[in-house]
Amino acid sequence: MPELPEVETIKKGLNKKILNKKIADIVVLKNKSIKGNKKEFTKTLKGNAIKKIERRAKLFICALQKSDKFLLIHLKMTGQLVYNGEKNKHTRVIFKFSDGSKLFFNDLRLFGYLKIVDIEEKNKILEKFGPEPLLPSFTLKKFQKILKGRKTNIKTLLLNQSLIAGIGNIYADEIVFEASVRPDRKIQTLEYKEIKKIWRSIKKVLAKAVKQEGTSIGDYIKADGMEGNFAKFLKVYGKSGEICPACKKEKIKTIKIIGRGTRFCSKCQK
DNA sequence: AAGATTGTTGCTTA
DNA sequence: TTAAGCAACAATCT
Repeated sequence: MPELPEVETIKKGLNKKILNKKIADIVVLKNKSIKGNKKEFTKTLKGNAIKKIERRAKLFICALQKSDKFLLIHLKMTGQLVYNGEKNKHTRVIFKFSDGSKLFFNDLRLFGYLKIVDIEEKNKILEKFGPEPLLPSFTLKKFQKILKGRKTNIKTLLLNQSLIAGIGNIYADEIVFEASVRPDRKIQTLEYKEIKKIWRSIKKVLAKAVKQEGTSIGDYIKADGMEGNFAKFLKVYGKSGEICPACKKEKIKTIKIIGRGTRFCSKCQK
């Protein structure tokens, strides 16, 4: 499940490898993986090169050398971008560069996509996202403002990309555990102290996950095909039924919040 | 063999 | 008008 730290890691990896390499050919093995006009997709990319890759929320934004348009890539749940790997049965798109190297877009469940957009469409998509939580401009004050008047629970809020960008199911669970707050706590019942702790935990958990290059549970791998290291720091995600690493007494419970599996310790999180 | 897995969209409801 | 909640999408694993 690529979330902010995973997308950030892949972005860094690709920026070291594929910038300004001429795309000699582009092979689309699965039409569904291309959103929008397929002909425009191939036409825009063939003979072109990616000038710079940026990240916003969980989305890659690739600026192109010979076009004002942009290539957007979303990995959704099972997408991978692997440089110089090998084609497999889940490979959907292959970028062939003129130096002989290749970039593979693999996506087992076919939810991810690649899409060419103009600058207007790009801006329209990007303006829907909430603030980037790791930027210094994401202050406690800003977070308080986002919470103000909300009737939902804290996990639902953390997952809402239009309120805060980049948090998914893994890090939402880890953040509220770190903050000792139950994932189903209603926003309106949170005290200032708890809000501050959640805000700090957002920064702390995401920054550490970026440093450890993401969580390789399921399908996520880095651009070089290697795994990220954050899985060994997980405290609740994937730990259902195990003893809580903090209190060492209570078992980690699983509940459902907006249809998502949600793990927490009922002793440590209030 | 049904149910769980999850990011986002789009719809319905309040 | 806006927010909240949920089904749908897809393929695999348990």
